[in-house]
Amino acid sequence: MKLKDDKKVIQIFQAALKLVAKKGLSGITMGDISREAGIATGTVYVYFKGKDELINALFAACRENSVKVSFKGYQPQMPFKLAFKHIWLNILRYKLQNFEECVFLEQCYHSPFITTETREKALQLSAPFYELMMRGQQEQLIKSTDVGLLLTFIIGTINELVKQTHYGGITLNRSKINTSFDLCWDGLKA
Amino acid sequence: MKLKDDKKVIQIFQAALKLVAKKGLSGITMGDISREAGIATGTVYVYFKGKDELINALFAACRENSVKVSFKGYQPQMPFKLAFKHIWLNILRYKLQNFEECVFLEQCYHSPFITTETREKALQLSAPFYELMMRGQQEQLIKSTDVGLLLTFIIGTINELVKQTHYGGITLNRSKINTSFDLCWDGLKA
Amino acid sequence: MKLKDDKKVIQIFQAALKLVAKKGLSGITMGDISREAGIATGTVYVYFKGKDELINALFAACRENSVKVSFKGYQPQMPFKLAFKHIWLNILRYKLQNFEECVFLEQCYHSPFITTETREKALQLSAPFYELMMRGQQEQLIKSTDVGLLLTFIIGTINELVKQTHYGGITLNRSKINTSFDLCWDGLKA
Amino acid sequence: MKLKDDKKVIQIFQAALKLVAKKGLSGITMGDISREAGIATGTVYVYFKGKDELINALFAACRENSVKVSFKGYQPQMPFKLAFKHIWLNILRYKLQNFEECVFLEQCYHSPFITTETREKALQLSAPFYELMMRGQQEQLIKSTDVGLLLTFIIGTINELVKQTHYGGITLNRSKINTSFDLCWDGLKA
DNA sequence: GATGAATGAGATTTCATTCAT
DNA sequence: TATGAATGAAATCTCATTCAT
Repeated sequence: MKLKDDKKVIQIFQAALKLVAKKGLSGITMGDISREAGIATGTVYVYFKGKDELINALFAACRENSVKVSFKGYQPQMPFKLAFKHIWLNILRYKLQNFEECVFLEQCYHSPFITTETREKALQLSAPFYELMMRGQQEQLIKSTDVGLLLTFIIGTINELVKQTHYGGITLNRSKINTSFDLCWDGLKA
Repeated sequence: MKLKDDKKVIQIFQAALKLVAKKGLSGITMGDISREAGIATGTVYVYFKGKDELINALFAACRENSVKVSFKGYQPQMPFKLAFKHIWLNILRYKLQNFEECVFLEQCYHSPFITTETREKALQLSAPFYELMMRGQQEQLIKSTDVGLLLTFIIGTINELVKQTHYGGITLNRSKINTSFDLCWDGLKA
Repeated sequence: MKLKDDKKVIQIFQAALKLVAKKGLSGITMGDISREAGIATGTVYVYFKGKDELINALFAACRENSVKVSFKGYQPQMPFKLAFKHIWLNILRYKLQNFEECVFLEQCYHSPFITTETREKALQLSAPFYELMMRGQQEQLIKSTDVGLLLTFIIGTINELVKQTHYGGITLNRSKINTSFDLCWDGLKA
Repeated sequence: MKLKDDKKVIQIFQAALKLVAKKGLSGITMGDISREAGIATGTVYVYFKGKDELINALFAACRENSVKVSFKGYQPQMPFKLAFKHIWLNILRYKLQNFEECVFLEQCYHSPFITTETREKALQLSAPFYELMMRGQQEQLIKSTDVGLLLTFIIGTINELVKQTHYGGITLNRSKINTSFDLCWDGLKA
């Protein structure tokens, strides 16, 4: 990926995200992406060696962004439940506001585009979440079971909530958000 | 006279599921499917008008199957928590054992293949789950909040658990299954 | 071509003619023909070795029929102009009433289906027309020029008339038919 | 930057015409056309959305060309018979020299390719011919009957003449051309 | 003989990528 | 670098023909 024009990379990424959310990973072509991005097909190849590289780069960027956003404003000295809710809301907000990224990440999971290398790098980014949960366990506020299980539980909850919200199954408001958090917290708490 | 062979449809479905799980919805071709199913490419078109129709039909079949299996062995006279756990385990077992179907359903959601008609039919199949939750609320065993929210919570939990299990993040055993159920139930209970 | 069921051959021929008139020679398939004929695809192959043979057989049948019909009621002792008009009307009537056959014959002319053998046999059937024109020349009623040229002139006239009639460019009636004949006769007469 | 090349369209058209004349409309494939045109199959799709569009565009182009050529050198102040013969010869020459176009136009008439829209546009191009005949009628040189009928007579004559010439039934020379014109004119004249 | 499902070669079309400008 | 026409391999789909019943 050359660095001639960062704006173009962003245009390409946004075009790809928009199209994947609309038509799925299986439904997009390089032509679609370039058209949506407002540039020529050939130009995409100036920035990415090919479709695979583009998808992998976008996957990595989304993954990174999602983690960064999740911990925004997190202060380790905050009481645990407050900190947890802060992050929980960060994640929820991120997923709602960047739904396209979430869809993309999910679609990528089973695609032949993502290399194992990309996949592993993504996994490593989960470390801060593990640490957070372990802190909660040390403070005996949440169940002392397998941390992976707990994280799975939390993420699954949020994911489905976001999905249902976007597909109109649920209309979120402040009250429902709090209820959802309570469902999650009541499940977790020791 | 040769008659249309129901077994062929099943062969085609299974081939498609296997390939989607392995290579993603974007990675399968009609050629792949027919080869995997052990029939000629043209034969697939005897049973389905085209790729779209095939995918939609498979989607509907999977969706139907998942609901049918979930309620297997459910007796309305069972005490609620028992009944709920029975179904919860049914769903978990189904998703673990038919992971390919789950991946397929998920991949389809954002694909250009699934028509709104198919999507709506799928939605209607959720009715029994809504009824179950409402029973739990009437018996004042679970939180009296939006049922859609509760279902979302439950399904999200299971989905992520299955996903993590399959990708090696988690190695499930009886104890972890029970823990996961407890996380879910503790969240739900009134 | 086996002789098990003459009715089937006729059904197949009529189906083919109807479809060629509607969709052109390039637009018909063996499947279309059998469906239109109300029989199974495989059955067509009981009567014809393949598509080529079917088309060639139909071509020959149409060609033969057209000649036979043209001379119906022709009495050599009739005065020439009367005889000529009789045949001219026969041809016109035939082409109007069997428009599908005409379209078919015309479409076949440039198709790769018709073998040179079939083509030559068709040519031989023109002999009676040549003889008729030569009689007119002997009686010094029509121009004594190349007979092929005269026939070409006559047939071309009728063909285009039929075509225009069928495509709505012209609405034929007795008066217009007579006018058309006059155009032709005035051109021919010595 | 490479720009769309008008020459390519012409190459494609010529390739298609050549092949239709040789193998009929039913015998040509996009592959054949691109090969004959000396370009890649995919390139044809840069210029035409599909086979249908290609055929329709070629049909329109031929139709337009035929009319334009017919009136080449026509001066309204020429005496009618001279003008008429001039145009008659133009048409004959055009059809002889562009036999491929004629075959193509004829084959298209009953094909499923030509849309009604294309067909109607073609019809409108006949207007100048109608005007010419009406002039002849006003000058009382030709029969005052339905103009459509007269045109049909003229075109039919030429068409069949060209066809027979190409299929070896007739070997044209200056004398035969004049004879043919006389056949036509004697038929028309008042 | 009649049927229509099955076949696979071949047709149409798409699309990632290259290349000339 | 930017462009978009050109490419051709591969995908989707069609269809003449065969074959099992």
